[in-house]
Amino acid sequence: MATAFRTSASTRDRMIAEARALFAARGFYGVSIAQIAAELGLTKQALLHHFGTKERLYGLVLEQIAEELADLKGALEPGVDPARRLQDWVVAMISDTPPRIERSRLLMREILDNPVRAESAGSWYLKPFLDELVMMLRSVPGWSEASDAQLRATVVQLLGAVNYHAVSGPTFRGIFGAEAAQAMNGIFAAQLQHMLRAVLTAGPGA
Amino acid sequence: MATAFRTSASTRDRMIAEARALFAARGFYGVSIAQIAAELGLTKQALLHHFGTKERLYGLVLEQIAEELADLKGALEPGVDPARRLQDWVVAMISDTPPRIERSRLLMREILDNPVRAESAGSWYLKPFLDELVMMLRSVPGWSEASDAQLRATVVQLLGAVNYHAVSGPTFRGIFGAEAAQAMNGIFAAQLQHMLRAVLTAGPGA
DNA sequence: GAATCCCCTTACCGGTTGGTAGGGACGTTG
DNA sequence: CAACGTCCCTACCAACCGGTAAGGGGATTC
Repeated sequence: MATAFRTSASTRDRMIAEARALFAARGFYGVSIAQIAAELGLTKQALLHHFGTKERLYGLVLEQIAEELADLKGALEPGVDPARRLQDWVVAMISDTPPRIERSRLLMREILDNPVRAESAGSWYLKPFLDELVMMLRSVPGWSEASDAQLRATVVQLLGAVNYHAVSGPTFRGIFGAEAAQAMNGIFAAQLQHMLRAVLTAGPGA
Repeated sequence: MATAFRTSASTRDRMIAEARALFAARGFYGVSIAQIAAELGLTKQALLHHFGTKERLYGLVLEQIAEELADLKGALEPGVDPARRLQDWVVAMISDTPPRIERSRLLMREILDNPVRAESAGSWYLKPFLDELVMMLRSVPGWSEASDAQLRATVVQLLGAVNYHAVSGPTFRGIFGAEAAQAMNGIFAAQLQHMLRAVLTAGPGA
């Protein structure tokens, strides 16, 4: 009972990957399961066969992203200086690969839509990840006595700065032109680390 | 020909205001014109009579927001210290009023959806506003010789941090609970100014 | 070779979408 | 009082939505 379904797992993965791309591009309400299926050369019933409902498919996409975030933080060696770890994490979050951009877009959309969509379960995918960031920040010298609210506000700020870049890329390409956007891209990683360093060394605010 | 339509203009404004609230909460695809109309005690044909299409109504909401942004930057007196002006602007952007939160959410949604939706005209609303911010940043001591890309990257970073707060409020309320979210709210303005000061005094990055 | 299971199909469902057609209530203007 | 324009209504449309029902092709299993 543990054999077979070689290609089937692959098809399932292709479905989730395509759903991830389309949900990231157009949002949950902006894509129909028929459109996702059409992109794969299938009918929507093939999708419904595997996932039952559109919500469940979307949930699996979020689950995949949550796993990626967990892997991403696990890849950071835990021994070193915590400020350095935060910096490494930022670097790891910034690669401009398509899956990474989709991830940022989906997270942003999830944050926007979650209070509205019925099954709010999706948001809990984010919580452990946020808690981990807060813990990381607390172990930075000078931040150990900051309040939870302060730490969380700083983490949210940092997340905003990191994700906004990936999300706004295409729009700013439209506004400023392709080469200007690419120049911004090249600078952004250094700029972001610069900001991170400034914030961390300044310590928590009033 | 310049008289009459007293109540009509008011109805139109109510329609736009309601559309703004719902588009901000659920996104363009997440709301139907019938739902907007129902919220006003009208039928969708009343909306279609005034605006013709859903896209046009959405466009008018964006236009209203663009005007607000223009007013907002105009309200800052141009004489004073530019770093202080940026700080004032951040404060003005952060008030937690419903129209302001709707504005942030709509801008975020626009940035996410715009590359997809056909009429990309919406993003041009943002350009003068961004240019103004870049100019403001350039006149801050220590930033005058930074490249356009550097300035833009910093502005985008700043916008991300500012907007992410308003946008993520409801979701983080769901994750951390109401009181924790409120505590974050109270801290955020000071925290953001703190970050801004740290970044500005540190000067442009490598 | 019959039974079984997996994967995906066609056919169909009730409900909702954005948008059109046309009419009626009401106030203003000749 | 008739004509007209504004504003909003009911009625209707084709298209699409997510989801159900049922069946067929093909490989695996006995």
